[in-house]
Amino acid sequence: MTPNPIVVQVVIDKPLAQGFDYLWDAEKLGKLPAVGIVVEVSFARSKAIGLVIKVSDHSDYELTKLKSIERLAPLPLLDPALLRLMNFASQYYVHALGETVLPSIPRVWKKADEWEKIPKKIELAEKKKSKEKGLISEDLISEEQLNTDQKKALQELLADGLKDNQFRAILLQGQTGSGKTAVFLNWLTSILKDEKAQVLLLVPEINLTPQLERRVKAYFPDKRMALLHSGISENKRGVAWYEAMTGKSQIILGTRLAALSPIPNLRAIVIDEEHDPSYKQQEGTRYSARDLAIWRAYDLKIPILLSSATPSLETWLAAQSGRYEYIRLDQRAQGVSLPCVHLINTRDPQNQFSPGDIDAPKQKGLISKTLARAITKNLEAKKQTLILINRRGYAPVLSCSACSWLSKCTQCSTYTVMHKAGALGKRSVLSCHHCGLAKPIPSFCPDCGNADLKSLGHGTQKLEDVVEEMWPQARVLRVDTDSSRKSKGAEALFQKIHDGNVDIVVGTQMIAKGHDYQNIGLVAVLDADSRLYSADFRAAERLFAQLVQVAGRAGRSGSSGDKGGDIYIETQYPESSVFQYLLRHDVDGFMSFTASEREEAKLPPYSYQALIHAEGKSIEKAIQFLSELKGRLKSRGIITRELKVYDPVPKPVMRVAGAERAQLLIESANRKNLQEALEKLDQDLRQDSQGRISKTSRIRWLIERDPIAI
DNA sequence: AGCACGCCGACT
DNA sequence: GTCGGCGTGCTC
Repeated sequence: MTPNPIVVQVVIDKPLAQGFDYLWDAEKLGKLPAVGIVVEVSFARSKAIGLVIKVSDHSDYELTKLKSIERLAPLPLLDPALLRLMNFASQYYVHALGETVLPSIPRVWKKADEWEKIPKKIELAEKKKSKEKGLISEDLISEEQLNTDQKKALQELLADGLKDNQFRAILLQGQTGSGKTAVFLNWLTSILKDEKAQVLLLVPEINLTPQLERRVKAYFPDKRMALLHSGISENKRGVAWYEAMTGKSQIILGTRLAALSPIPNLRAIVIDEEHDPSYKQQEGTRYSARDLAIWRAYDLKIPILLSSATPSLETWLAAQSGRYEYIRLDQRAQGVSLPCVHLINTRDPQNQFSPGDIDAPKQKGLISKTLARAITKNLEAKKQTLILINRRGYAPVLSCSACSWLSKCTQCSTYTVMHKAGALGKRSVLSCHHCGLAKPIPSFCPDCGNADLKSLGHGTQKLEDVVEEMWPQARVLRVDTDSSRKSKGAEALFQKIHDGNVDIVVGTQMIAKGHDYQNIGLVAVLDADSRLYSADFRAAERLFAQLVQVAGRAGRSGSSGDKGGDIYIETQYPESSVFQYLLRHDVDGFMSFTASEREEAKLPPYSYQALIHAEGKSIEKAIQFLSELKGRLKSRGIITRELKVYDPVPKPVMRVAGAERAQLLIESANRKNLQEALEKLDQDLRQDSQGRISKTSRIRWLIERDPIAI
């Protein structure tokens, strides 16, 4: 009798829901099988890297047809806790397990041909790192003096912290400049007293905050730190990931991808700027690193600290209700005062240039007279000016130039946006991204009859030219994602601003992220309205967060006694609640207001959402695909009273290489209900690609859970 | 996802 | 007559 074979199930990085069985030749591989081993297998006609997720002695597949495992990666096991997280993520985000796990493994570990060379590589990296260590200047390692607020916060954190093995979620809320970082770094100090303990520190975009990295290094000079973010070379990332996995690094500092890294002795998690939308992955498995980190902390029974000046509504409500612990830091560090917020009503002729003004630019209407004169004054005071503009590419809301009319959906609490001719038919339409309702564009304002209707937020591209025309003597710098993403680009640009080699900075919101500027006297926000009124119901929340952050930057000051900076916001709607709460620096007021608005409209976090994206050669085909899908959900009884499926909406903005896209919104007051529906829908769609419906159009589809932009 | 197989249209 | 379009099926 032949002994029972060893069969392992392996998942690979393909959109296939199942795993595949392989034979395990213990003698050849020199090891017994275990769940969590990374392997190389032959799959179809090529090789693939996979992960063992099951070990058994039989297979549902014909034994003689099974192939054997080729090779084993020189890695320790992906630990059970990490696999629990991966399983959860795969289920929750309705993505194949293999497609969730394997992308989280650095590329170097997925080149089987190089597995043998890896020990040498690690050795080399080790040597380099120990050399670097000596370079850290000692003067950075200074004990930061905590103010009374900070001390109190730290005590609160530590008081309960003595209870081990307990899940705690804590919101640390405090204005920019209140010293949140010092508080959580001190907290981590106590956790890291245990030689083995590891901590995970997540930041939104690390390439923008190298100063945090330096600060962490200064705090923990004798701890090893693993940096995990996409700006790091593949080799270095591979080593950092390995050091996290083996427990060699105690501090894992990184962006959202670090939330999925193996950290066997994880004892605490910190999420800095927890509200930041960049925690949401927007491709592959579209996970929220913040949500997964919370799940991970819950699963591991460890504390997680969420830090922000303007928490996400979800987190804020959890803290208000007592589900999360709530720690406030309201005292600003010494010498820092709040900036003064000015709202410029652009509809008021007094604020605009008139023909007689000698300083009027050729192109009027982009920068108001009031703002222009404030900037001139600021330049004369030898202070720097920051002009914030929006990222382009949003479908704009239509507005009336004479009254306060905005194109609102008649059925929903959201705004309808312009879709140019061709997207939904021959005519341009106003479309609601929530319910899918499309209406013709009115030629007159429905409220006042004015014929001059404008789309919000157009024309900021020309801003740079206008700025140069108006202040020819000023040194103007443009900072945007493109100019800074190129690895070290961002740091160099920020350095330029720091050194005072620039008078006016024109850029997107990113320039406000995580940087302290010493000499910014004025911040201008030009197209706030287009960000306030948008198809996306979260637009106001995001704008508010950004403005508060910007306000924090402008208010910062090196020398004590210096007055805070000024913020000028140009708007047609100065009475809007976002601006009114901002004027009073009232974060909680805004949150509470937004919460009641959402509750009334039954929008998240009072309901749960998912988007089905469809991409095809033409928008019609994508829409048709989603309509058919909706029809089938209906006929199969998946749409219940609790579960709402809206109509498909075209997405005119992102046209990727000839492909056109549409989306379908699914909403439910019940989380479980939505989860079940999505799972059924996923199965259904997978069958489709094997020939049930829409045979005519090849459509790429994707399910997105908890979308952050609609 | 890739990739092969296979069945119908316009072309050196 | 073929080349190649993509609809369909399969990968342990």
